[in-house]
Amino acid sequence: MPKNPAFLEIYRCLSLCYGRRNWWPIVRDGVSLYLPEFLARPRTPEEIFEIAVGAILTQNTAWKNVEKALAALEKSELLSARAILAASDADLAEAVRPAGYYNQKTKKLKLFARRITDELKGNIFALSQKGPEKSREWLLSHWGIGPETADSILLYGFSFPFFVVDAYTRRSFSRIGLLPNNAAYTSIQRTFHENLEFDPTLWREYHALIVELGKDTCRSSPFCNRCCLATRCKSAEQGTASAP
DNA sequence: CGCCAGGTTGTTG
DNA sequence: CAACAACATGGC
Repeated sequence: MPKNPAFLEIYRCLSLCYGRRNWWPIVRDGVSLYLPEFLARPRTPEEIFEIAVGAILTQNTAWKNVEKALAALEKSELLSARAILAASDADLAEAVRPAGYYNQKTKKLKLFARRITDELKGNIFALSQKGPEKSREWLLSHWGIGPETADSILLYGFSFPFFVVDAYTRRSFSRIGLLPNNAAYTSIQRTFHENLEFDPTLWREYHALIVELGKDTCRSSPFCNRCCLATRCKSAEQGTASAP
């Protein structure tokens, strides 16, 4: 199957529009850092664990709130499987609280830390030794980790070739006309996999750029009049979908 | 104030 | 299997 060049063209367009995102951020001293030099090397096990925690915390939640929670976890030295297991539910929940759904997320983190400890000898990096597919199955078998959370950990933590699909991806690309309206996660991901050569930096940035697009112009009520993709977007034609 | 955030799980028809 | 509720805080 020949690739649809639109996928790479849209990436280039978003890249020009929004610039480099340098995802995934790492929290240091309470601040999310987006550093290019950080992307130039593989993640450390500590960073991978933090990415996993952030990926769980950001489920249906604004990153701003996740940032507060991560900062609180950092301050309480709760950014390791060992520390999370040792902490009381109450203490962990207090740090997680700003990210919302704190009871659920506290439980997810506890269970996650428990499995990392029991099945991976406390080192999340050991997961990658299973290879991409087995790593994904391991994550998906976990209560509280669905496809987007798993793929975020796999792509941003391990550089494994899984495109991260989120609500913004579904919304924007169905508006553009490159995806059907209510496509399933797997189907959307397959479309991206089929139309983009794997390049970890490109795939990471692409997802980050789609999030930026979704927050900037392609909102639930979109601003098509100032969207950099308007000329190639089916939904923005004739300005029919422009906001008031 | 109401809507929406970088989803996932459980329940029901 | 699709549709829907539950989960919760904080920014705009």
